[in-house]
Formats: sequence, C-alpha cells, structure tokens
Amino acid sequence: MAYNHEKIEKKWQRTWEKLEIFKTKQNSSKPKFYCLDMFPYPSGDGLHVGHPRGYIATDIASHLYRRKGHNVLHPMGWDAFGLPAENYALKTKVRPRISIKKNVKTFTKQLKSLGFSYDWSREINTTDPEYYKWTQWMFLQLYKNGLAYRKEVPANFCPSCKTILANEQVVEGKCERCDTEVEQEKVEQWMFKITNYAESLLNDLDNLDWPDTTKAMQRNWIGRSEGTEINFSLGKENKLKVFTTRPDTLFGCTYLVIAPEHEIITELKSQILNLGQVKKYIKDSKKRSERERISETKIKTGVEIKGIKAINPVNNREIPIFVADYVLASYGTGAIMAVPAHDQRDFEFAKKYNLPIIEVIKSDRKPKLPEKAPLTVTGGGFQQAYEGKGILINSDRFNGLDSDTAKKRISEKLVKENTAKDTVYYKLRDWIISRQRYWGSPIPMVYCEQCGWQPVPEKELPVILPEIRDFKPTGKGDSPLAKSEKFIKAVCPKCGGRAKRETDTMDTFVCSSWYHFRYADPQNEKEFASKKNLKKWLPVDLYIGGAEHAVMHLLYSRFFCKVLYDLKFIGFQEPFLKLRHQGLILAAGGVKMSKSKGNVINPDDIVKDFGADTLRTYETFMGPFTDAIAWDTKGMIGVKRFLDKIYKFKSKIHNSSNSSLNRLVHKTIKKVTEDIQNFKFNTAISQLMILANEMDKQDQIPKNAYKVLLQLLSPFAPHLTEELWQEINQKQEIKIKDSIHSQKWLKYNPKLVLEETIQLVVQINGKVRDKIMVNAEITKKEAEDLAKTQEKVQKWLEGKEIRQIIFVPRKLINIVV
RNA sequence: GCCGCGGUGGUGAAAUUGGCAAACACGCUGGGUUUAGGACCCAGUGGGAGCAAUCCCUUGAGAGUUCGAGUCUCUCCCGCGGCACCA
Repeated sequence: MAYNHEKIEKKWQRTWEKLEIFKTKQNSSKPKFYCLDMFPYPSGDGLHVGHPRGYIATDIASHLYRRKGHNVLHPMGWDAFGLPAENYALKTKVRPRISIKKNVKTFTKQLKSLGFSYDWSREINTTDPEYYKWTQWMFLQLYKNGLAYRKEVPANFCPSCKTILANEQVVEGKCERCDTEVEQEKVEQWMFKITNYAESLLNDLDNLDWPDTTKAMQRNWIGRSEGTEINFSLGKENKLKVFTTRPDTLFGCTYLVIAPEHEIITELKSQILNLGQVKKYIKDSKKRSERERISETKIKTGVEIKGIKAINPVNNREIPIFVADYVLASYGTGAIMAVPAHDQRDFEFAKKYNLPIIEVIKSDRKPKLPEKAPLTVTGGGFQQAYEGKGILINSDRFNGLDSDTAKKRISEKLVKENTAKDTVYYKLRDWIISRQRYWGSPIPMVYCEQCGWQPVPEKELPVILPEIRDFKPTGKGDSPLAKSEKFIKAVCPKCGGRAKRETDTMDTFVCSSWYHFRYADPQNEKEFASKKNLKKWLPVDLYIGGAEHAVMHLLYSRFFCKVLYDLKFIGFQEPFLKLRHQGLILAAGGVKMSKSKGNVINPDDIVKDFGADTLRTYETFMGPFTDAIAWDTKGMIGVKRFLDKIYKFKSKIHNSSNSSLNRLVHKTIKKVTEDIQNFKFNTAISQLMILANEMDKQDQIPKNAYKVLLQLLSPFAPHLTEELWQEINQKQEIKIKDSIHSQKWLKYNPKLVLEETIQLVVQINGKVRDKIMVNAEITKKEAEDLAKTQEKVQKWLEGKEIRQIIFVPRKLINIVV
C-alpha cells in the first residue's frame, strides 16, 4: 500500500520550519561547510524539473556534512534583474518589480514543497536596494582602482528599434523583436578591466577542483599565446608592430596586413596614394563584419595601401602593406606579418591578390597520405599552406634548424637588434557592463560638464532605480531611464554644479559576481559583508549549477574575488573551491523540454501525485549526476515502489538483532557515504535498494538495520524517513535533537565490510572456467591446490603444462597453460 | 578547423579503477492475486547452439600491450558541448 505522501510531507515541512532545524548556527565551533547553488532567475514559468536536480545534490551534501559534524551554510536567493521581466512589462504593462515579486513567491513555495534544508533567513534578492547598494559599491571600488572605465566600443544597434542591443538580444544577426538586421555602432560603454587579471585567472585554475571541461573552456576563453612582437620599419621614422607566434617563418613573410581600424592609416594618411580607396574599404568592411560573421563563407578581401612599404627586418626586403578585415583590431597589435606558405588565411589572400608565396618550412615528418603537390617559390599547383612545424629552408643562415630552435634564434637576433620583443597576448577582452535597459542596477556615476564623469559618493548609495511607467526604448540608444527627468537630475559631487546621472544599468552578471559573499552576512548595512563573517564562511566549499555558466558567471566571479583580494577586503583568491555541473533533464525522447512543444514536466504535479521524496530520489537515481538525461515517468514509479516498500517494513520490525544482514548493512553505510561524496547518487540508491530487497525477503527485520536504512536514505527522502523514524521513537514532543536529520552520520565497521567467504573465480588462460566458495583469506598455494581438484578445472588442464599461476587475493586465480 | 566530453542489453545505466560485463531500475514474457488499477507477489529476460550439463560470441570499428582490456596505447568512424579569421 502506498503511504500518504501529501500528509507526511506537509507535516514535516511545518515541523522543521517551526523548530528552525536547518537554520545556520552563527556561533559554533564546528568546522564550516559552505554549500551553494547557483541562485535562479525567478522566471514567470516557475520551477522546472531541471532546476531541482542541482538543488537536490547540494541538499544531500548539506545533510551529510551537517551530520558529519560541520556547521553548514546552505542558502538560497534570487538573481532577479534581467531582460525577461522588462520584456514582460513591455507586453503586459506589469512592472518588473511586481512580476518578479510574484515569481519569487511561486518559486519559494515550490522550493519549500520539495523539503530543501535551506536557511531561509539568509534569503537575498539582487533587486533589493539593500543588495544593489553593494553592487554599486563594488562598481565604485573598481572605478577608484582604475578597473572600471568608459570607452567607445562597437555595439549592436537596431536601426528600426533605434536601440543598442545586448548580444543575447541579437538572434542570427537580427534584432529579436523586429527581425531587422543589426548594425555595428560605436558607443561609449562602461567596461571592467578583467584583462588585468588574465594571467592569474588562467594560472589559478590549476588548483581548483572543477570539471576539466569547465577549466578547459576558461583556458580557451582566456586564450593565452606566447609570441614575438616585431617592428617592421616603414622607412623614415615610422614603424609597424606586428604580433606573431611563428617568428621561424619570418623569411616567408611577403606582405603585412593591418586591421581596418588600425591607427596608422590616420597617422600616415598624407603618404597614402590611394586614400579614397582605402577609406571606402574601411567603410564597407564595417557593414560587412556582422553579416560575414554569420554567413559561414569567409571570403578574404583587402586593399593595398599604396605609397607605404615595409622592410622585413631579417632580409631587408621591401614588402607591401594591405588593409583587410580578416585581421582583427582587438587582438594582438591589430597588424600581422603574412606568411602565405604557412598560414591558410594568408595563403588564400595571397592567391586572390597574386602575392608571392615563399616556402620556408619543410615538414620533417613523413606524410601519412601521398604527399600533396609541393609548395614552390613560384606558386602553382598546391592547395594548402603547411601550418605545422618542420625544418627551415630559404631562410639564409637559419636553414636546417627545426622550428622551435629557429623561433628562439630569430627572435633573439631581432631582440638584440632592438626590433622585436617577446610577449604574451590573450584572447580575453575587457567586460562591457553597460546595458541600455531599465531592469538592472543603476551605475553610480554622474556626468558634469565641468568635471567630467564623477563617482557617486559611497554614503549616497544606493542610487535607487526609480519606478517608471514607460519601458519603451528612447530611440537614441539610451536606457528607458533616460526618460525620467527626476532620475537624471543630479548634483556634481566635485563642484556641486548641475550634472546628469548615468542612465545605463549594469549587466546582471555584475550582481551575481559577488552574491556568494552576501550570504555570509545578508543583513549587514555597513559592509557588503563583515570581515569576520567572510572569514568564517568563505570561500564556497561546494558550488553546483549549470554548465552554461562555464565562462560567463564563473569567470566574472573569479575576477571579482581577485579584485577584492587585491583591495584587501578578503583573504582568498578563488571563490568556489569545488564545482560540479548538474546534467540537463530532457523530455521523453531526449529532446529539450519547452513550452512550445508542450513536453514540460511541472514539479508541482509530480509532488502532488508522487511526493517530494519520490521526485528527489528519482532525480538522483535516474542517471549519473552530470549527464543529460531524459525524463521517464515509468522510471519514477520504480522509485515510488521502493519508498512504498520501505514504508511497509514498519510492520515487520523486530527488536532482536538478527546478524544475517549485518555485513550488508555495513557495506551499505560505506557505499552510500562514499557515493554521496563522489556525486554518485544513482549507485547510492541502488545499494539502498539492494539492502531493502534483502530486508524484504526476511520475515522479521531487525530494528537496528531498519534504522540504518532510514538514516542513509534520509538525505534523499527526508520526509518519509523522518515519519518512520518518529514512529519508532514515539516521542510526544519532538525537539531538534530528536529529528532523524540531527542524528550523527553512521560509521561502518571496516571488518564487517569484507565478506568472510568469497566466490573465487578460477580462470584458465584468462577465461572463467569455474567459481569456488572459499575462505576470503585463502593463500595462493591453497587456492591453487583447491582449484586443481575441481572437476571442471581438471578437464581444461588435462594434458597441458602449467606455465604460470596468477592469484589476486579475494578475486581470482588464473592458471596459464 | 581548434579544445573538451562521450559511444556498454529493448530503455536509464552499473562495473571495487586492469580481474566474473550487464548490478540496480524500467520495460517485456509467463504464472498467481484482484471487481478494477500508474496495485501487489513469484519466475524468466544480452545474442547464438543444445533436451540438458555445457560451449561459443558480445562493451562503435580495427590493431597493440598484458596471464587477463569496457577500462591502458595507437589509428579510424559516429554523437554531443564550447570556441571560432585570435596571427
């Protein structure tokens, strides 16, 4: 018979809340464990079955560590700024503050219905002025230390909506609202100098217990590359600096290419003979860039800058200079040395414009496939550049050297001659944090005609986000806030004169870059968190959330942490010591759950029909925690049967201690404890099922074994196990210490984990031929003798000579004949 | 193209890290029970041969190392995720 999950679950949720059993103890000498979920955006759709997968994992970990004697911080909050609320307001006229409030209420109710052990007294919301006051304060710290600055950068502009769009609002090169093709427009934006931290963001990854994939993504994103900056003389005084990772190919450099934005075009415009043509190309490429990026065909175009030549420093040859948009202004020096024989892009460009191709590297490996038509100085039948390493040719006195040695020698020579310098470049760009949106934290800056940009004094924070009615863009690329006269009007903090407030708001990722600090001290009015509390709780010991944040949130938070460390607010350089990503939960058939497909599973329905315990246990049992997995209601019924089975056991409990289950019980304690710590929840449940199946076979279940089963299952199914636990104990009034969730975590007896008698596998030449029951401590000699007496073994040994015997204690004996 | 992850029954998966492949669960088949069930109980369930004992084959493909490979090495194929004109 099924148990009444609705009644049981509500009852215990109320009791736990009344007892404040999961409230974090501030004054405790126990070691701390900070167990954190990535806080959700409270969307209008409510909780999705995918959300709890991660929350269940942190909840199980929190239960385990609490009961292993740790003081656990396990909080929840809301990342509630962001575009959806603003779009919703545009559509329905419901103000973001109102819709978000409603959504938070729904989310809270849903989370509470799952029985999570959060300390709700520490709940935070990024849209509360008490919270974003400190987001603004963070901005000011960055500004004061030269890490926040304003700069003109290209941004996405929709000519129809007349507004700047965030990257997320650009779908396949078009505006998500009106489908108009987006243009690149240069606009002044606030930026964070994350590039200052490229080196430590990269190096410190090594010591983090994070998924390799995530670390690899961050390394990739930061994109460190070592190379040489080489100065090419342009005759007279002028020089052009290029960056290359392949100085060994310098003899093969037959032209230079600069990005359209390169400043040398303006600097030397008087010398350029075809200035009109060059300017036209630059103008066209601006239009091209966005569309070209989308269309896969990357046709290389460019224009020679006539009237200026460069000198290749290794051989003093005069080479032409081109402007082409396949060279990016934002990477390296915005200029490259083109080596068409050994770079595919340069090769394509050279072919198109009929430029010389000089082969300088010969592959030193034998080709796997028949060799392609060889490269020649004159060009000809070959199709591809050879981009690998090899032996130098056509390189004067460097001929015969291998690429690596040549790299060093050539760069050494140039460094000595003062025409080059070894450097490191990163792909990482500074972080644009300005958003032309309403629903975000205001940027605490004012602009004074006399004094320029001035920070709002700290004591005037927060700059309150005003309530407005009209969320339509202004048409000038400003945030909707620009229409609020009252908001804009400000006093210059420096001269006291009239000033204008910044109307852009901050990227929501700024709000979520420091929230984990706030949980340590959520009500503090004087600091973002006190030094004492930061020291007590941070860094986060276990952090769980989606892999989609691998580079954005997780990189930004690391950046903030390093800044706050350098500014001496905190004493550690990494915010999240251990990180795991939950896998996606897909709809039946392995497709994404989506409203439009109508295949979304609502957790409320599952809780109502099967119970929170079933949902929690099923989501851990359905497969490996980090794998994407399809929802299967049938599979969940199996878990429900398992819980029902345990409920039924209560009629079979017996006081006498039957020891037949003893070894299995201890094995289960070991397996479940280790599995939880290793995020192998699915096999922890399997083991509990094995124990339950074994108990099911018994006529009477010893009380002690039953209590172990309940305790081990309690982090997964907290309500049912509490109910059954209290039925055994039959206390009139329940105190915190009586709860199953307050019981000390069980220890296993190492002696009882190993079986006394085991099945020894007998192999002949590696093939299993027999299995014999033996004492676990059997020696090699004994096992050999015993094996040889077996009929089946004898059959296989007949007339053969034994060459070798391999014995693995407790496992097998392999006779090689 | 580059980086990363993965490929095991009808399905989700497990395999003590080199030692019995398929635990646990779903589904299915047969039987029991029930007015009925998303109910419960029992038995079976990778493929092939055989009445059976038993034997052979099997972890994307192929090779290699080893007494022994799902696990390690190499080559290739396929799928997923991220980045992508980064010099």
